[in-house]
Amino acid sequence: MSAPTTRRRAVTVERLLDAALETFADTGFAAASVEDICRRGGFTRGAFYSSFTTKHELFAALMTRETARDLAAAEQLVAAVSGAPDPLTAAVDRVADLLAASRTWTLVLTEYQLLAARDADAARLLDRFSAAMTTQVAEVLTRAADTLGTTLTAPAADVAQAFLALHHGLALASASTPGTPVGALERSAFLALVRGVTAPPTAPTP
Amino acid sequence: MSAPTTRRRAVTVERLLDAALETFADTGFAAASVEDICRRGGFTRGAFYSSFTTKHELFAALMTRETARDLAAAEQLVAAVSGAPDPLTAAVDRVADLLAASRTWTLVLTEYQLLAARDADAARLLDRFSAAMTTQVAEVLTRAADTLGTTLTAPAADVAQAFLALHHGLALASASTPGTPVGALERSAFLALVRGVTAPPTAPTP
DNA sequence: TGTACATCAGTGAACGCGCGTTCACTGATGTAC
DNA sequence: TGTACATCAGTGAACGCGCGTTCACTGATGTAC
Repeated sequence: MSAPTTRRRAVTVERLLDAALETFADTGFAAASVEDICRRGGFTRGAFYSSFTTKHELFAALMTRETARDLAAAEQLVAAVSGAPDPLTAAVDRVADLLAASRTWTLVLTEYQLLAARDADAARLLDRFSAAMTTQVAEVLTRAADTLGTTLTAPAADVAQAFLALHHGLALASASTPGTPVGALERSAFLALVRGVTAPPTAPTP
Repeated sequence: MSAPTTRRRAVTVERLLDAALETFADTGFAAASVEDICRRGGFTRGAFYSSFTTKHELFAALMTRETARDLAAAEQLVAAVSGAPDPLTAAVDRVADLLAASRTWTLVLTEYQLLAARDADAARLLDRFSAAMTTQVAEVLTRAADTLGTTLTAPAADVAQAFLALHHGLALASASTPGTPVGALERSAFLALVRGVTAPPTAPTP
């Protein structure tokens, strides 16, 4: 990948990534043909091979772009939560909003998790992203707890991992059984988890 | 499918399903060729087409067989938990054990969830199984809470769904980033969730 | 129990299609004067 | 600003491979006497 040579090329790559995101969500990674992706983006197959060497590389580029967006959003969230009146609930709500993103992203991320289970390169990339995401969420939780004068009874990183796993499990379940909005369920499950890992305030904040 | 005509045929079907389970876990559903599955089972492709009409049908048969096994195990679990001294913790441990099953099953179930997101027939089958599994887990939780004299502060079915989602999220994350055993994390996340949805005993049991 | 026959499970060659990948080309983008 | 040229992005035809699916066949399993 590295830096694209031309502005035109950069635009093409973006359009191909957009097309890939939708195609992978619709069809799955293995079943999606290069031609499907290119047609959706308004190109012929040659355009693809002019910017990428393989479908795997395209998927890696897609994940890099999308997860960068997620992480940026999470970073803003850290700041937003720090001053809120009820920061833990606010944090839970905001994390839920952030993650709820879309069915498309849930499907594509899951597809990449399955790929990572079979491909060492994909596993490395996913691992890096997961670690970064866990750190961000842990940061949100820690700040929220601090503001509240509450302590977490488990390591913040563990709690964050549990949150992310719970979210992904619920999102995946609802993605595959449509007509099941899990928003309310997710929110109360998150709050229950928070309740389960917080001690009451040791001393009321002044 | 229905009842197989012959004993020999039944054996062949079982061997094909075994082979499919491993092949789907290794390669994924879309990328797995009928030939891969047959070779692994020690057959040629004709054998497959003599018992199944399509790869989708094979996957459905596989899910039916595997989920029946899971449900039977869950049923035994309901009975086992009812008499335990600390039934909630026992329930959590046993549910964890039951689900921990194997990486293989996590991958194949996830593969089917993705299929269900795109295929109405698969969605129906998965929905039926998920509902049954949720019911069983809810039953375990309810009985455990009863024995303990504790009450759940949320509908048992919701709690069960959250449990299943949390487990699946953690299992998937660890399946795609190997070297990360989540056993301990899973157990404490489960217990935190339990803590978050139980009220202290209203009256100590005699 | 043993033989003769019928059924049916699994074989393996054959087919055609769609896919990933390559490559000589054309036309668009950008540069030098 | 306008023209002439060079570079490079994207085209589309071509290739060969592997896959799903079919089908005439063989040999194993089961049945009737």
